[in-house]
Amino acid sequence: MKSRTAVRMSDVAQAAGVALVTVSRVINEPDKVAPQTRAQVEAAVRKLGYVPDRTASSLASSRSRIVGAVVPTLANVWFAETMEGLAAELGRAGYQLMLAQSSYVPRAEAGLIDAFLGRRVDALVLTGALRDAAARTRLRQMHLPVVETWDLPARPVDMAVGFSNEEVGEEVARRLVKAGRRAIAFLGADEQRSQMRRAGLERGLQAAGLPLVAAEYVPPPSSIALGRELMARLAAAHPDVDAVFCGNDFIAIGAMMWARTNGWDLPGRLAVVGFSDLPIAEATWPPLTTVKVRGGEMGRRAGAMLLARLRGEEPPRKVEDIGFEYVERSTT
Amino acid sequence: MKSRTAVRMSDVAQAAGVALVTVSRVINEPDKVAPQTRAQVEAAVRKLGYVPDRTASSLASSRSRIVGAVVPTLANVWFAETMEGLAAELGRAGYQLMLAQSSYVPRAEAGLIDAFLGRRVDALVLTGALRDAAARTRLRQMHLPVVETWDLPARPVDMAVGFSNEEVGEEVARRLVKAGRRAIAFLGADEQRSQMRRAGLERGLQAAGLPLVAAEYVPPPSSIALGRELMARLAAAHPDVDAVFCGNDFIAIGAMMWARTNGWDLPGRLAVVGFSDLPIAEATWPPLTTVKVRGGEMGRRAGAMLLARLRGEEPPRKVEDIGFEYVERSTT
DNA sequence: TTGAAAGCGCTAACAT
DNA sequence: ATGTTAGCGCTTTCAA
Repeated sequence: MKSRTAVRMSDVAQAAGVALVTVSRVINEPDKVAPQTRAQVEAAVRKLGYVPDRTASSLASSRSRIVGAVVPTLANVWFAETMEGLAAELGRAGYQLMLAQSSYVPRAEAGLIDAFLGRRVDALVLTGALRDAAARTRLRQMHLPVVETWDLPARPVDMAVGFSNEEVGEEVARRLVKAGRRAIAFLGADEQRSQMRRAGLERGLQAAGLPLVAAEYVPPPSSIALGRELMARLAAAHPDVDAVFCGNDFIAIGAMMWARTNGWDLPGRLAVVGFSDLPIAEATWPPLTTVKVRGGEMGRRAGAMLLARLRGEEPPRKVEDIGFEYVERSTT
Repeated sequence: MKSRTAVRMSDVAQAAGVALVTVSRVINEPDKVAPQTRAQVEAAVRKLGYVPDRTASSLASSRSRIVGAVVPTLANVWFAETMEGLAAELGRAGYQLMLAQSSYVPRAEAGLIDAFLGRRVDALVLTGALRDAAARTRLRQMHLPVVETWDLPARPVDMAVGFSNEEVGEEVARRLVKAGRRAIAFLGADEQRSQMRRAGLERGLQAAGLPLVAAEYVPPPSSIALGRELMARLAAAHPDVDAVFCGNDFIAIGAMMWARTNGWDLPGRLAVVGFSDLPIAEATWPPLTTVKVRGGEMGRRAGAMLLARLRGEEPPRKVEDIGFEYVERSTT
């Protein structure tokens, strides 16, 4: 089906009356060609509507100008924003983004990475720390630029930009305890980074001599409806709970809805803290206290780190802590 | 930097004691190889950790197994969901998704499409009807499978899956008029499909003998904050307005916030209708009446249509109307 | 500054 | 069922 009539570099060369290599140079290293020759070639390119076949150039140069990224899912704004920032950054340098979703299945990741390697991607962006040991060593051996995001692995495959999910939990614990809460629970998705936040919360509470009253989970992806369910379960098992830290804002909003429906006053009877600061967190009633993470910025930084590497430079830092911000609104 | 030590097909062939083509067959058409030979080859593949170079196979076969998609931005859930569905569908058939963002700049689209063509993508997914005439004819001449989404172009480039943005507007007009509203306005982003919804609203009002009281715009991307601003502008210019149709749910939520702040009772004094049904639309207070569009399903259908085409089949329909649903909640 | 020749790693006919 | 021979459209030496 592919038109055999595609214009090739040799066609352009012929039309411009130069050798094929010269056309290649005009495209890749224009300065190395005499202005006049270049003009001829450029004219021919325009006239014929030539679009270089990057599939061929990838093979010949073994540089694809493609960056592969693995996310659990695109349907979650926070990862989508990271990809938005990443794609924007990469696009400015002529790199393309190739995307794959692990659907929160940890073992799927290695396979997706393999597919990317088969595409000869120039670099890789991962969500969270890469678990698969074989894949880790493989990537390291290849010296492929890799950025892990949304986490701060102790020993990154290569580079990382993220924040400490544990610290998020600890900070929330400190805030809630300081606000006088004593029966604190966790509601979240049963997924790696969410668990890290729970662990942090637990540790923070321990430091204050408090137990984690309960932790309820749903399999990802989470939703408002699941948040409501989790809260219902929690309230049934622990009617004395006075604060919940939710793995993300959807769950938090679900918990808030349950509270409203069941006459639990917010924040009087129950404090709710979310995570990720969705745009609507400030529009809920009452406005939701949550932890803000700059997802888009994470993507942009990841892109910048990769581009530096691809230019042959060493990025200033191999691990960037982008931090997080506890945004106190009215549910605490 | 790329390791010259990459395992090639010839290495596998040698290790398995067969010809190179045989390895290729084991990978691409396993049934055409004797079970025993196949086993040998597969063993060698595993032993050497061979990953086929798809960049080379793309060049040789002129099929890349890549689908390119252009979205205005990934940061908007609705497009992200479409991409999620698309990637999921394509992934199951071994196709990869390559993504590019037009950032709502209409003229950027043609360039992004060119970049994809240079990558020799096997198919293309676009958001909205493709405006650029040159690009349209070019794609048609190439017989490249193309799906336009989020709209129902009268003359699609190739295939389409979406809904009529005008009809959405008309339906909202009918509902609001029926509910007794008489001073109806539109708030939206200054972007193609949003304008189509406004046009539909206007036409629907005309049919009822009513004028569109006002239409206020902001440049995309829109946000809750911008929605609030728009509503402020509208209220200042037309204090008598009794209903607003918003180009999307963020704007609608912004309008609601303005109303709450300024003591406009919802839906008594003002009716608000959103568009796209964000997950939080049902969690606002009062729950937001909006128009629901199944973004993920659109992506899945687009993927299915493309895959059919790529298999050489003709999809049952070239244009699929996925419809929309007016979800009446409590702001009307 | 420009060009000629030799691949990049695979698939597509065509044998055998 | 398996193998042989030519490329796919570029980039990369190296030479002029």
